[in-house]
Amino acid sequence: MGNTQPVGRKVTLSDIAAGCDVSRATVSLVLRGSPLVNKHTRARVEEELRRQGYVYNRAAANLRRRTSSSIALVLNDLANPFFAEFAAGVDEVLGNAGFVTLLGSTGESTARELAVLGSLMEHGPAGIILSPAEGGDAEQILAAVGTQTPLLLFNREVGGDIAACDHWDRLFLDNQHGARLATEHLIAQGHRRIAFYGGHLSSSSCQQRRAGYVDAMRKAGLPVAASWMVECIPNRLDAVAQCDQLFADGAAPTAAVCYNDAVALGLMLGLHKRGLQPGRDFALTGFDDIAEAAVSAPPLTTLAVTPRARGRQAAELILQRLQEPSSSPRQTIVPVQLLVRASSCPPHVA
Amino acid sequence: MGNTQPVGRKVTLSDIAAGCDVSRATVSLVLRGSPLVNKHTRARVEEELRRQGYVYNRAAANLRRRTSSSIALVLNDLANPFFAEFAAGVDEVLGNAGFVTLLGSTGESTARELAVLGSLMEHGPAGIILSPAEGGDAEQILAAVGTQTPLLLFNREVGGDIAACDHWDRLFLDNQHGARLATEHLIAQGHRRIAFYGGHLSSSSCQQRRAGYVDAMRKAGLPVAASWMVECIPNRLDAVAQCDQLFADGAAPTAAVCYNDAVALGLMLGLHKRGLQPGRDFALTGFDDIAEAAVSAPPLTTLAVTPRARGRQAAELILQRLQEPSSSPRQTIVPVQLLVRASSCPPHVA
DNA sequence: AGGTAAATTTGGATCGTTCCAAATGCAAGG
DNA sequence: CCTTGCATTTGGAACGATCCAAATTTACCT
Repeated sequence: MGNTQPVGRKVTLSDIAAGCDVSRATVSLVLRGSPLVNKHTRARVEEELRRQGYVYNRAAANLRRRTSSSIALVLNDLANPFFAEFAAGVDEVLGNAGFVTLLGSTGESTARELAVLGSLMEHGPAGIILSPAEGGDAEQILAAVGTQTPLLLFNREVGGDIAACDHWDRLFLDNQHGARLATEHLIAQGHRRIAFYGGHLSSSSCQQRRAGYVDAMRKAGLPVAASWMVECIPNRLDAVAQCDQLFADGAAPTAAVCYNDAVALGLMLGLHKRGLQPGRDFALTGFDDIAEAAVSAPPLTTLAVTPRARGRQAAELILQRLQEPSSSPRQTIVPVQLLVRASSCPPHVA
Repeated sequence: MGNTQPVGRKVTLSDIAAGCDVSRATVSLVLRGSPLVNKHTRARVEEELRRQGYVYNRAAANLRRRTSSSIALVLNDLANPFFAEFAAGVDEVLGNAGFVTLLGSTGESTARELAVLGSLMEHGPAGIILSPAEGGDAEQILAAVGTQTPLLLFNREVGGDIAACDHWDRLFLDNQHGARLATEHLIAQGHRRIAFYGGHLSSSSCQQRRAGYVDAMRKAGLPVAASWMVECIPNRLDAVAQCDQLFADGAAPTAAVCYNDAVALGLMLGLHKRGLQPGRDFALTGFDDIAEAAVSAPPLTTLAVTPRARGRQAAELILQRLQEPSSSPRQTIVPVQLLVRASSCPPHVA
């Protein structure tokens, strides 16, 4: 059931109480800044606290009070700068509110996600912020976290019986609208054969982005060839590898809306390998606006999602939920902003 | 003293005990997989645990056993991909060992660092992994964490009376050797006027990298002009801003060893603004090998530090320390590897 | 059947804090 | 001097687990 470590002798309330000849209860009152204790006693106690180097044992207090001062943050991919920024935002707000962040990263494995959730639950977090791994199952997650602990779903919907989890709060990006913006931009640049490149069809964010793309294409009266919808693992490596699929048959696209920035950057490399210069011979857009997007060659047109602000927002949402545990669940969809850079050139006339 | 949240009624040991008519002690034995309990009893208890949806309260157990199952991870900049990868590596190993990661990010503020450490200490972590904020003071940190909790210092030395903290373990990159490798490489390419660009002189890693640079220059019999040592905040923005300093007087350098990749990428932009093409008119190297380095224009010659592996290593070191609390403190210096890419061209002949 | 050893089970104290009802001290008023 | 009222202080029982010594049951021998 997991490892633990003995911990050296610690100074406790009783030590302080004994040290300045008052009861434990009084020391406890001092610690919590109660107005009931006499000014003079308080000074004496505080002096003794300093003298003995007392450190508060919040676990014991939480046990007695049946409270919690931690929030679990479970991410499918911490190494992704998008989630790293998100985590920084979460921790910033939680820290200010006096909560501590219990971190869990799942490396996009649903098995590990369940294990991590189980392990974190044993520490009794007051709430959970979860960016689920791809292909996760709502009921299994629900079984792992129970119905007592509020959960905020971030970034992705989970698979399975979602109805069972309709009391979860949700914070999503406006994927569909973002992809539509990108597609409309490419159309306005003059492209007619536009692909949607990358991502897993099984992920909700990919479906939404595809939907936005299809929307825009249809609204412009443009066709969508089957070979223009290319799946790949949403990282740079596989994005390079799948590049050739775009050019497999005759009506090759002249532009692509990519699932995200990592995929777009990978596609750039793939294009180079085919002798095409992205931003001149082929136009493309990303999603996320990771730091790299501004400095790639060419700089990448993409959708800004301000992950740090999202992290702050997620933390605030979960804190609000703790305030009003029984108000109806809230779904928040945050708008994204199109950043036009050099990668989304007009079509190249050969 | 921080916020807390009430937590719903939970199923406890006693509920299970009552539910299948055994004592709390027996249930506890079952939970810990003790061989003492009868096969049949165990089955009955396990069934009841499932039935009632019991979740283990590790805080209570830790209190009684005087143990801890968490490790604090305090980082000066989570949003930096280097540290994000590091954190992912740490969490991976800690999770496998049954520990949970308490996250704290300080945003490079020493005041916040002390506050975060104080808050985390109240949760009684078994150990601490700390990448200190710049300009921190050893004695203050020591006061915040006490002498009972083992601490692993990562990446940077702290200022102040280091002697007071010589029982801390340390894990550093071989900054000096890395910078020497980069400098020697530029010299081998034919450069003679080479600058060291970026970083804060107050940070130990910057000092070490400068030392490696100076070493290599001296060994090659090359001069180091004062104007070739340019300080800047180690991010892209300030790196762009300070670029002109390199060309302030006559003997402008033809190459630069940069403090890290962010600075190098910023310098590239700055060079562009001056009409210089990095990788052709000016050579430069970075440090870290962030993802971006491989795909910048030109791709950046840099030093690979494999942050995820460092994270795993840090976690392993702290776990080892928990095994043998009193063995003598260990300082680990990990080698770095030079990755030659296009940015470190030979000198341009105009 | 009786006795002993082994296998199981169990109450009660405990970890470090908070809660609560009750006790104490103190000054003013009659 | 004795109430009364207010400001302080305080024991002891929780919280949910674990430890330990002792109690109970079961198994095995003669």
